[in-house]
Amino acid sequence: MPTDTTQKTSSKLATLTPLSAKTLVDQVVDAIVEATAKGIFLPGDRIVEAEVARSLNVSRIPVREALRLLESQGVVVSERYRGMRLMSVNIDRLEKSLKVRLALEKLAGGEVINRARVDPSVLAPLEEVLKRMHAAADAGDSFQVARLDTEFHHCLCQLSENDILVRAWEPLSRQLTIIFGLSTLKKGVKSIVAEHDDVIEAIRRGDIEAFDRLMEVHILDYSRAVDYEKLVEQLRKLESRRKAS
Amino acid sequence: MPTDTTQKTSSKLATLTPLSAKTLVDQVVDAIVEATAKGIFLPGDRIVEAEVARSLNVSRIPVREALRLLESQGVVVSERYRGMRLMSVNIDRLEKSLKVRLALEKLAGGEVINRARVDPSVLAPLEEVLKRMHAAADAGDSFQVARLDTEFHHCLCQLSENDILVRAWEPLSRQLTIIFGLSTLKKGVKSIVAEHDDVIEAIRRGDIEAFDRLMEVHILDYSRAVDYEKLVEQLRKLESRRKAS
DNA sequence: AATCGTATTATCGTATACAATGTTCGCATA
DNA sequence: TATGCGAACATTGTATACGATAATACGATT
Repeated sequence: MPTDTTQKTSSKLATLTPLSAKTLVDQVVDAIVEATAKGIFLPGDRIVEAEVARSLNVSRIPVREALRLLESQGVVVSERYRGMRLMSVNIDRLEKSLKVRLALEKLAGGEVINRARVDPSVLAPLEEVLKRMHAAADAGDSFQVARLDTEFHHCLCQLSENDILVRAWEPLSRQLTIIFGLSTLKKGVKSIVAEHDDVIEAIRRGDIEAFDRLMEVHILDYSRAVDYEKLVEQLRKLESRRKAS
Repeated sequence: MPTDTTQKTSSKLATLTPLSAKTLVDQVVDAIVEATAKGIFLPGDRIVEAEVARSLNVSRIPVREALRLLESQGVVVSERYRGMRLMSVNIDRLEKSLKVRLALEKLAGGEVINRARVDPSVLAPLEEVLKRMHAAADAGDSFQVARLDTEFHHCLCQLSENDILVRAWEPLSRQLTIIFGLSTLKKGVKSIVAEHDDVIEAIRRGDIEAFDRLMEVHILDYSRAVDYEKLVEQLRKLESRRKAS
């Protein structure tokens, strides 16, 4: 086998990327999520298996499995013989998601604080993300800031070293990505970055109370920070544009 | 539309079962979960699509989708071209699950307490479950007590009226079902039932602090209540018995 | 005898095809 | 004109079939 030779040469194996070999299903999942983030699919839209399959040049099977996976994560809802549709967005649902997310991240934060007390260097990944966030904010790249915002919280969960927590968190994150995909925030990027600074500072100090308090503001305020009217307006605009075609 | 007429007549619609019309996939999911609970599949076992399909008299497609759903819930893990295997059990994983579950149920409890303050009758479903639990304990049916235990906590989550919370909770419950499927608890059924009495009492009083404290003991103690050695022994016994056949 | 290469087999990944069901539109009728 | 019925269509649900990959067993070579 030719692969043998390549494997023999790999003395610094640890640094190599884990050789994705992603299955089609995963790719389809990513494609759908990306499409939702870009507003190609809008909340409440029907998602037709055959259409997706055609546009991705795959058969319906991987698409079906991808959709079923997303269904189990609450991203799409299915009704027998009536197809899947992207979850609908409303402020009520948003707040519920944020509450659950807050509960999980509080748990994660507690664990991370405990770990950081023993060895502060475990916070390095968080600080790295934050550094990039500052850079993005300085460059005025608000899209990138939003991406790094998500990554910051994801990182926090991962640092808790509780993979089950991470697994529970990820679907919520995906849902929020969809909700926030098109939304513009009232809050400026600077205040968002500053909030993260405060959060990591609380972790460094090992101040659980302050951490919880900050997170409550930081997360739950999202629902108030969203410019909801602008979002709805934007949705309508996209919808009418599509009707024209 | 014919549905109009049915909807008109439905004054007591709420009591009707939601007309399942379950898809094959759901049935397969249930079958697999049940099999795991009964110990037909043991943690770490491989689950071969074709085998399951044959024994359920369906094609592989529904089985695949069912397995993928379970994968997204952490019940099985898949490796490309190497099939799925039931998640492995260890005390570490158990404690992680319980921590996450505790965080979610604390959140749920807070919401329920708030609702109960306004209208105590919302607790009726919980009390109903508890009543049945008492009956089962009196009858010495420990299996039924375990089932109702799960139902109690599920009910608590549902009463929070946060469906996203419920959706995050359910996979954890499934995992624990598998872990506890064969395990015998050191704790007697009576003390388990008594703990639930205490919990609901705290909710009635609206005492969030007491609720949190009780739940911490009630949930996290599980990992200590499990007779782990006995569990391992039982697993070995089942394994050797299977080898014989 | 041990190790490597190769063929076989078991199993998964995907595609195509058909069956079952819901939706929609047109038509007849009151 | 409004309502009820039915057929054509669209879409999902499931089955069968084939290709791709990894695990395994066996023989060749050192």
